[in-house]
Amino acid sequence: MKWQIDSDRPVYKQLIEQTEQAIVSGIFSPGERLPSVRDLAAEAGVNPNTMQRALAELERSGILYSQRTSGRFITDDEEMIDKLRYQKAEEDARTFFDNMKKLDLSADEIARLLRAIFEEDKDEKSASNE
Amino acid sequence: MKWQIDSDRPVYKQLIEQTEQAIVSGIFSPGERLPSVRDLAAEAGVNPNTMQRALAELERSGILYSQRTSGRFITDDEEMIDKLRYQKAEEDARTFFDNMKKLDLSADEIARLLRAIFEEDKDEKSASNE
DNA sequence: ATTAATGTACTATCTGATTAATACAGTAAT
DNA sequence: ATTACTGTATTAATCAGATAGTACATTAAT
Repeated sequence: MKWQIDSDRPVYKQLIEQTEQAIVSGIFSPGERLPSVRDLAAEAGVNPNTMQRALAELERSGILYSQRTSGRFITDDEEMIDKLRYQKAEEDARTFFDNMKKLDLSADEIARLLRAIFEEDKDEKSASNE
Repeated sequence: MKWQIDSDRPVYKQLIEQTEQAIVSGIFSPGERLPSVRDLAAEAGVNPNTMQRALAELERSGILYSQRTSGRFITDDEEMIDKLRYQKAEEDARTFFDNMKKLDLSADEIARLLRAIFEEDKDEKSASNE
């Protein structure tokens, strides 16, 4: 998995978010074993302590669990994962909608904007496919 | 103007964002004089230095200018303000769209989600109006 | 039994952001 | 001239987050 860490926000929070995203988007499968803390930290280019902190929080939320010496695993509970996925989508949508309200964009303007971005994305895809 | 500062991200960046938002959404009008650094800082509940830092950055971008002793003002350039408004909307929309892609939501699912939130918002409005 | 890998814990240090407390320079109003 | 308000600058202290380095206990593999 590839990590995108910037210096705008606490690194451990970015690690939490991106790990959650990797889980809900299927980059990590239910029940799958994760690389070790040290390996993950090296992969992400952060200190092992920081990665440990992020993983510990993900455990508290139940999406991960660790077995003392054999490693750390994604939960088997697929329903929990799907719930998380929808919860994140809803959160993102609400944030987006709030932002648009603050910028005084009408529903029409929002729709037009999104459509433009959607088309643009389709074009990129078809361009890279040939 | 009301400020919403949390501890998730650098305060001065939140001040920049919220000031920009206040400008593009018309809470501050073109050419209008801002309260003094000290007053704004008190209003937002932050240290004057932090507010000063945020305002200084907004000046570098041209959206504000200060007159040494008479105060600080919003730019008169309405086109610049409108450009900023659209730029922020586009940025938000792109971020939202990227998030949705990462969560593997289809265009239909995105549309359904937004519609739901939009309806919910309409309901809140009409409820508070009577 | 030994080795290597795991998660976990601890302490010290460093850095950036924030706060705090002043101070200075310019100008408008009196 | 004096007063009161501007923006601006400086220095020190504080705090959270991140890093660095090391250590320990447990278990699977050899």
